[in-house]
Amino acid sequence: MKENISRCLDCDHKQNWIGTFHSQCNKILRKEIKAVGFKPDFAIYDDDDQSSLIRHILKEFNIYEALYKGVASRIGILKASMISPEDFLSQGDGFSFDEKLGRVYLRYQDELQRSNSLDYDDLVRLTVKLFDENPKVLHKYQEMFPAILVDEFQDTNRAQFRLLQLLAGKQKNVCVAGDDDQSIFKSKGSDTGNILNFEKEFPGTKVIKLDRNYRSTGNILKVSSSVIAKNIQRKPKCLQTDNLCGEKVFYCNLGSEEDEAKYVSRAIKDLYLKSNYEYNNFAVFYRINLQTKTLEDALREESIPYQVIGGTSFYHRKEVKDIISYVRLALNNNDNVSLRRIINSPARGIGSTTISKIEQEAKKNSLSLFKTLKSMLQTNGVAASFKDKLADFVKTIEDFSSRSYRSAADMIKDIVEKTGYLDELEEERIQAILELSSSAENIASRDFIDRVSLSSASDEAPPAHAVTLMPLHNTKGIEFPVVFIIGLEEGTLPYFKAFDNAAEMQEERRLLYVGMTRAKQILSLSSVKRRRVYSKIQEQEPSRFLADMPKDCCTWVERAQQKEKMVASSALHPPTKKAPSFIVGSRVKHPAWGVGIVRDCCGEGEEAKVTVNFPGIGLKRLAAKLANLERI
DNA sequence: AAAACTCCTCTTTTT
DNA sequence: GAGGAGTTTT
Repeated sequence: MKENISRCLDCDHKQNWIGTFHSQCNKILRKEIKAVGFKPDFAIYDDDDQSSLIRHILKEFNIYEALYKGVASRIGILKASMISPEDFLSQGDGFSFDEKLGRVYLRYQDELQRSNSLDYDDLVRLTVKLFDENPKVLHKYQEMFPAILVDEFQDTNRAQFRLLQLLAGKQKNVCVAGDDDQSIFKSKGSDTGNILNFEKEFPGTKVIKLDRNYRSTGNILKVSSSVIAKNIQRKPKCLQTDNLCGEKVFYCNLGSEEDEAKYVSRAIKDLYLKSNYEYNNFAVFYRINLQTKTLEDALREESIPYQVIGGTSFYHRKEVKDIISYVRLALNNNDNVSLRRIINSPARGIGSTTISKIEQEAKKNSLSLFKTLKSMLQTNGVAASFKDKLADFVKTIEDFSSRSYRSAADMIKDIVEKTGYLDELEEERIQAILELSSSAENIASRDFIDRVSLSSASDEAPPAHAVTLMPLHNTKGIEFPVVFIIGLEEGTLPYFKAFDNAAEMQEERRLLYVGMTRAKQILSLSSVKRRRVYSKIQEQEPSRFLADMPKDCCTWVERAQQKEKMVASSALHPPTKKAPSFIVGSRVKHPAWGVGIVRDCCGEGEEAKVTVNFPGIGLKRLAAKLANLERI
């Protein structure tokens, strides 16, 4: 984003703050947080940390622990709406489950305070608090930002809106861009009311309707518009385009997941060989990450390069999180979640009994676990048999804290070495830690940790020569010439958890809409008759959303009989059965580029198109008739 | 406290 | 079907 903006603007982009709400707030709070009662070395808890803290509290409160997800989500929405635990408790009747929820919420905030830690919502919440309570500080930042622009405004929540209002001050020099049809994070507390109320909060707003679509073909626009039009709660709009109708939207119903994966990868291969598309012009979208597995197998089978975006992120891997927890604990000794995580990994003989003793003591004195541990050691509050182990642990952490490392990588190496973390670890996990370490070169530990918790999938560089695989949730703001959306079945898209909730069902529809509108030229949809759900094979019904698509804009294959018909490109181009006239992997000689290796070949005789990799020159796609290739 | 076993869950997720 | 978390066993 920064690069794009500095390319477009002829000014020093370093003066502009460009980033997410959370990273901007982090930047402000690292400087100013003392004013709202935290220390500047605060840790940032991600969703995993948040979950483990909530589970811990539920256990303590004797509430069925498996509820933690629902509890986390409720608390998240409360925080995003800036409702404090006290507010929430005072609304309740004192008996219902909400009462319990309120107490968990209260305890959760208390635990964060004691750990000197912030969750994502706190980053925004505390910045709002800071500005509310400190007019001078607010003024400083208002002066700093004479104008503010917010993109993807439909995904903002109440707290973020409040922050915007504060920063905008009297000048109200604000520009926001958003589309309620693309709101796919309502369940995370984002509030399209921010769009609807904008004109009220900022009187005199000039509204510009962006109803011209410059991206997609007429057919794609028509079909996707018909899908989204069925949502009840939306601002009606009518998008127009000057683009040609283009190819019809393709839909195909296939037998199994494997068929679908094969169908997608063959279609990609066909289009790649027969037209001017590069692999990075293709994207495959799906509802849930599980769906990548079959797809990856099929792509590999066809030797199509691909890159998976999203999914279980690298930073969420157990071993990576462990090491990061060490770094965090070293930077902020009060980080209880990190301490709980690593106090006995690798195993150092500190078991649950010992830990719960420390927990009890910490609760009694309302201190962090680490501080409690230290004072217990001093006052001989520990059995002699554990004392050495605990003292050892404290010493190790304090050693990490006090050392000044040249880079986060140095710190990680030291941690791994001193704790023996790699001993008895599988090769794959060792590799992950080495990768973590190399990504931490030349960056201070503090900055590294912030980057780990605040960076996003969209920060990743787009793949140079690979097909993109990503979940629909990640597709906002990007576009591809060719898009495949797979798994349009009841239960998959819409996802079954949305079945009994009208609001969530509309969100599923928006999800599909966002995905469809990423396509510039070719859009291919598919569904499957049978899908393996966990370990059972299930009969699948086609998605209800398919019924809302105008068939005159589509090529519709309800029942794919012969395999050859299942390839989308056979509808787009006449099928040519190919007998390769150049064998993949063989060597050929070109008059200008010399010797290369055939990577791909399609068509036969003079019609053949050959893809050859010439060392030092790169990939070339050649028509056999013209290229004058010599087999060697 | 470590090892073995059983159970459970299994969206998406900006940060 | 797999991986993680929790529980029981040694």
